[in-house]
Amino acid sequence: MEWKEMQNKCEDISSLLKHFSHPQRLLILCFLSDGEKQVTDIYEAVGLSQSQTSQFLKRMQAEGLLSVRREKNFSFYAISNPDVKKILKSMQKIFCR
Amino acid sequence: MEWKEMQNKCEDISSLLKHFSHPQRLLILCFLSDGEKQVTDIYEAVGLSQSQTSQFLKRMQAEGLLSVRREKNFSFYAISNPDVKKILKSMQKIFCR
DNA sequence: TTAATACATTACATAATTATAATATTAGTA
DNA sequence: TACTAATATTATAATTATGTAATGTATTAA
Repeated sequence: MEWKEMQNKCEDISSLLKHFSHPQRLLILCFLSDGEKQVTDIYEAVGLSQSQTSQFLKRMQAEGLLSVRREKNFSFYAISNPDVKKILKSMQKIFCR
Repeated sequence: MEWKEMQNKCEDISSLLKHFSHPQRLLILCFLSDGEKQVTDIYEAVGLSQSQTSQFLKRMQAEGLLSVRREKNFSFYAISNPDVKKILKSMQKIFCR
């Protein structure tokens, strides 16, 4: 790969990995890795406030990592970006054995 | 893995991945992935100022990602953390093919 | 219709990162 | 000795991220 292409890749990858660089936000992603979850379950699991969780979820959705599905007055968030899933699996391989 | 252990892992992993979440800093890591390099070569390759490059390198060294070797008045930086190498390889697999 | 639940939004304070400029150090060279 | 190259350090400004509190909205349940 040429250097210029590498630079572009690094821009993209780093902007994705930014979301992995906060402990509870990474935990959210891990928590979502076995399927969609509703907001209350998420913030209880990771130990963040409702507000901050909502803000994180919103941002990750806006940036294409997550999808939302609204049902009744619940919101179900799920990982929508296949690269996110791949990264989580890699991390698991590297750090969880 | 129990949840509590997961939380701890996420703390560690996220604090490592923070360094991957800035475009030129990630590029530095990529550049170092084929061996040690001196500072001037690094900042010319990635297009950062000398000062900022030095600061980034220092921080990554302080946090255990990199090693330095001083020879004459050159500093040679290299990746010293095996997890960093593994992560770079994973990223390459995911994003570079 | 009132209350409660689930979530979103807004505003704001604080803290951390990033960027920039200037100066310092160290080693080699004319 | 003076000069230059390579790197580090410091200070500080600008930007972005994080955390918190308060309020808003929609839906369901009493």
